[in-house]
Amino acid sequence: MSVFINVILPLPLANHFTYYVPENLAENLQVGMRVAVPFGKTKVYTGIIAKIHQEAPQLYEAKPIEQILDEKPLVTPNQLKFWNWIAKYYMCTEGEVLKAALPSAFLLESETVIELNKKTEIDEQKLSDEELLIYEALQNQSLLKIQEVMQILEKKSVLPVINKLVEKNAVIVNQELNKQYKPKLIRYVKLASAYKEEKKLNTLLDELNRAPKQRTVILTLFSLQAKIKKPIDVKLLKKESQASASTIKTLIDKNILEEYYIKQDRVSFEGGSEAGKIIFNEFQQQAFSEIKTAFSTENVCLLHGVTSSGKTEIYIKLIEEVIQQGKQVLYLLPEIALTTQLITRLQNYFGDEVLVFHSKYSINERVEVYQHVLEQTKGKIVIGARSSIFLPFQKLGLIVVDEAHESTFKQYDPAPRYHARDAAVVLAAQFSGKILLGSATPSLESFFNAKHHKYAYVELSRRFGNVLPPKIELVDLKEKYKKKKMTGHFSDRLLKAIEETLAEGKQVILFQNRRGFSPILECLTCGHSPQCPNCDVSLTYHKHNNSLRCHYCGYHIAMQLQCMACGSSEISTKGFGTEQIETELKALFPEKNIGRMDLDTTRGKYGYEKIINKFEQQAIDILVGTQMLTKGLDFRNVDLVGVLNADSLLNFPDFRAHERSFQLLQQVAGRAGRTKEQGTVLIQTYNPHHQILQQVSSNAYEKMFEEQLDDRYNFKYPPIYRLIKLTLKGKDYNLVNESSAWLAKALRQAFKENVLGPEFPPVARIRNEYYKNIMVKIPAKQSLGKTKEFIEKSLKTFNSIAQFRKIRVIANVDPY
DNA sequence: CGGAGCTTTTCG
DNA sequence: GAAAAGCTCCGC
Repeated sequence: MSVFINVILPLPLANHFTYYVPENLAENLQVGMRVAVPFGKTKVYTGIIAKIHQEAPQLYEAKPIEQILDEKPLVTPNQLKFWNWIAKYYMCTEGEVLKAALPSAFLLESETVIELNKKTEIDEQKLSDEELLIYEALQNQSLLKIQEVMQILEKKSVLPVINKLVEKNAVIVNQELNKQYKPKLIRYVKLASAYKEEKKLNTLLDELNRAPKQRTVILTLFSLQAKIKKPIDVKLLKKESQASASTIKTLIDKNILEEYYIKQDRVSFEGGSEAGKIIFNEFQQQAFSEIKTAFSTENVCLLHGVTSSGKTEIYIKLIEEVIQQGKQVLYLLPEIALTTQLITRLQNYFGDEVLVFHSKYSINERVEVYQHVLEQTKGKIVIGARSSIFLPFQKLGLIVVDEAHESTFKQYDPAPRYHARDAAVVLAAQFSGKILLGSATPSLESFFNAKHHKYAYVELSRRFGNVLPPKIELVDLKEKYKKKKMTGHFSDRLLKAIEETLAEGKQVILFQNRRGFSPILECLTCGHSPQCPNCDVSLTYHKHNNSLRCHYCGYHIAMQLQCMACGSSEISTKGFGTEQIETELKALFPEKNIGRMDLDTTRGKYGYEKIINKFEQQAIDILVGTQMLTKGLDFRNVDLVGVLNADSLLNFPDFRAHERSFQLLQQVAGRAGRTKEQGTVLIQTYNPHHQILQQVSSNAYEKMFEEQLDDRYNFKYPPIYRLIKLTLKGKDYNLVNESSAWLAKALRQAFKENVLGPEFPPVARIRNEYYKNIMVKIPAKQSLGKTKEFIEKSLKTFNSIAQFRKIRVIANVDPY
């Protein structure tokens, strides 16, 4: 009987694809294995088997698969179920989920490349100009991708040119499989077995008397073996014997040493597990038992604990209990909160059981984490960023979502546009596991769910060691400017506080929610500021390379000294960022060390850690940074936190702006005075009477919640209503307008006044494409499934209109 | 009439 | 999403 399989391909296609499995391959076939399948005339993709059956398709003849890539399933049935939920809920395809869920090294795909045909001599005279260009490029570079050929020729249709080159026997076309996983191999050496006998060994050493360097290597190898009694790797031998690589190579070539390779784990953790005992204070103890009681009847629990109340200890205790039952634990954190501080703490407690998974890991490291989780060989505890919800858990007992209010848990682009916190709730339910959402400032959604008894709720309101909450003071910028009490962006109040804090030997953190230096350039004569030619934004000034850049498309030009519109040389900068604050500080406190932490200074795998370590060791007195310094960092010696301008946060055009400002400012404030003394927080603002700032300074979370919820109720926003945002984009301005108007009208027939827009977003053009948004608001009693069905139906009709097909529509469920 | 450049369709 | 097929336009 013939065997067929339905395959999920890593493409934005709604269907599964059916393939025929030749008899010799059909034997050990299981759902969840990877297969290499031909797709289209030339391409080969890696897909996942979703179903095995015997029904030959009626309408076409199934192609045979090329290869089975696994001996055991790489994807568990639970994962397939989870992918299906994500695809349905977030309105994307399972293929898109697959692409996000598997480390890319698992998804080999063929790419057409061309290379020189070395067998024939080519008369360059016979090549056309374009052909010659490619031919010459291949002299320097052995392989060219189609994309690269396009760049060289500066045009799109390159296939005819390539075909001509093939005809003339100048090049050959190949399918290259890229991104293959390679285990990390370490080179080891041992003495060849021929010299095991002592007699032979002595002869050897005598022989080597005339080659003293080689002799030293052999002797060092012996002493190392005696000392560590483990295989000796070449790197160590080289270092200890101070020999050159060629000396060792000679010994290997002479068959005196034998080399061999051992696969090394990239994700192993060095260092002992010094399980320091955790001692709870009475409040932690109480919260802990409340959580346990809650978990006996409920699956989701919200832990509302103020900063430095000791939430982490509670997590660790819970994790410990779960892994003792032999179950796995997932500890989810926003990317920027995944700090070494926290990881080392967990590793010191749980040792080798902790695995880390985040975006700065290489594709090979991710493969190893994936395999460990799948085979449960190691790592009962995974600590990771949002994409770690896709790991192949077998027995997931608990998920901890720390900083659960963070909006970065929502993936924005590309699809699947999932929210890791919400998806984690579903994931935990699949395993009948428990999930704990921890936050100092819960999102309105989570707190609302807790109030309505959808989630259990536990509060932890006392700071650890009874540290007093910081004193928060608002500084009125309007008044300070009027009275000429400002030096640059600093009020006299803030400057005095900085001086005092530094004089006491304490450290200062300054928060400015914008990176770069004086973002926008503005002409004082005509008011013109340089714009990006491809996007509707002003270019921002970057001091380090003296250039003007577009954040959206990467376009950049040199800094202008004269206005591009009127030629005036009176140009000033508008707005200010971390870089400018840093410069001002250096002038104000020349003898102090000033550090800066933002996207620009934390590039690279360890960029972030370097700055933090320096600050911890007090090599930095004042640290200026963006919101990345608000997350989960524990600095003991910080006494003062300054916010340079709170208004840019509050004035953000988004219905969550107020909630987010409150959360951010509370988090920033939490960095001050984490030990015995009471810290100070100074917030500079033009609106000291703004209700959110008042609530921040009086720590009034509940009041903020009630007020914001009122607003959300009045204006029909989450958590009262649900949202689906549809974004249309296209190169033709009029067509974007026309098509979005059509779609909005179609949706209004079903949802009436609950359709907003179409509206241009704040940046209406990016990379020469126009954008327009339509928002669908869904009342609590309206079925989410039915709503999505109707939207899908409308989109289908939309796509059947020929002229609209050039427009791409992106659906974003629960947008942030 | 044929090639170039763009749009539409298909992929199992 | 990528490549092939289909379609239109333009120059000869």
